[in-house]
Amino acid sequence: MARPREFDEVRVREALMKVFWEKGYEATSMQDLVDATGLLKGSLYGAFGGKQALYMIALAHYDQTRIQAGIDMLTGEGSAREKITRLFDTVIDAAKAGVFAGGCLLCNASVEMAPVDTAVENSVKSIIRRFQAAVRTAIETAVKPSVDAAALSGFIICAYFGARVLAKAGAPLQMIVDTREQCLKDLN
Amino acid sequence: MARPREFDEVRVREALMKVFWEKGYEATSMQDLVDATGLLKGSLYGAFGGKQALYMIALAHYDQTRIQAGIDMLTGEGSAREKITRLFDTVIDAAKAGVFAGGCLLCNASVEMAPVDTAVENSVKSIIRRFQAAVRTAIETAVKPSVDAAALSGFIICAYFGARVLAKAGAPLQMIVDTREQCLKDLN
DNA sequence: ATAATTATTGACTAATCGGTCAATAACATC
DNA sequence: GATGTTATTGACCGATTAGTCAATAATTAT
Repeated sequence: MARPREFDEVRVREALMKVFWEKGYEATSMQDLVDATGLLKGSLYGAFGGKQALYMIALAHYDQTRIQAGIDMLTGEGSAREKITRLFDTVIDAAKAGVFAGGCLLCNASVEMAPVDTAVENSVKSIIRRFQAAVRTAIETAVKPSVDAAALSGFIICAYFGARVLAKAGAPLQMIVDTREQCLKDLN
Repeated sequence: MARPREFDEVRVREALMKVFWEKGYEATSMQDLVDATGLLKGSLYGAFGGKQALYMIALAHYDQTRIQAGIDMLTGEGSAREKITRLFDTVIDAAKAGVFAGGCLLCNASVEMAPVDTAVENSVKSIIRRFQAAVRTAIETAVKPSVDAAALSGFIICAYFGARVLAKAGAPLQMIVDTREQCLKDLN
């Protein structure tokens, strides 16, 4: 009993995400989001809310697609070594391709928004928790019972975040390769 | 044979640095810098240049003070284990104090500015190189000859950056403690 | 068909953005 | 003390910012 929306909501969420992913929150203007989504400003406000709300939607979409894909990989088939290798190779491959400068939106949000926006902070912390749990699941059957899988998973997440930052800074990829290899050693 | 500057240049650099450190580049306005330095806009432009130039000055000042202090610690007295412990405890202590939300300006610059500003990228890469070299110097006498100190230092830098991001996100400090302990184990 | 409801549209706002500039002030040199 | 040079000042600029809103359009329920 009302006028239906004319846009594909998933497509809009994807477009919002890509802009915030690549440019960050502050460097993104509403006009950027208008251009990327094809919706007019009034529609964006009417359907989703203001800039902060759009950012939250973008972050949630990143979680549901990219992060979840990583978690699925970690909890799916394969050995722990294969999974950790893939985790870091994702970073290396993205850096090698080099076209998209976004890095990891979760990492970007951690640095830019989490310290100044409690909603983002809570979301980021929750995603990190799930991410770490997936790493733990991936490794805990592979490591000796004497090693603390929870601690090791926290360490691997930390190394992963560091790799994302180094890659974004344009640091030598060898550093990320070295990090990957060290993490693999630490699985023994 | 001209009017002398009325401000203490070091104090101004310190003030500029603190604003960019805490807020990032985009979220900082020229007015913020005017308020923090006590100089008027025209003076800032006249003495240093525009916003981007001010950011470069802030980054250089961070390098000359905070980063250099870390490098001095790493290349000074003490065992490798003590130095690596201190490196991560700096992050943990800053997070525990919790008043200043800046994290690490080098890390922030890597995420926000390096991908979109080649001057920042070059500066960041250069600082990372020096930082890694200091870590290498700190560890290479401590590790067995069979381990690659260069690779291990790259890995430790990576873990350090990750720790900075996790701390800024408000993630459990236990993750950083776990990372510290794992790095110490890897020294053996 | 009419009414009710919601989506789309684009003009509009006040505030802020980074940056400029002419006037004035303070110094060193002569 | 006059001159040359640079620093300081604050008003000013056009552009852009996030956000609003009344008018119009498109749909469903009656």
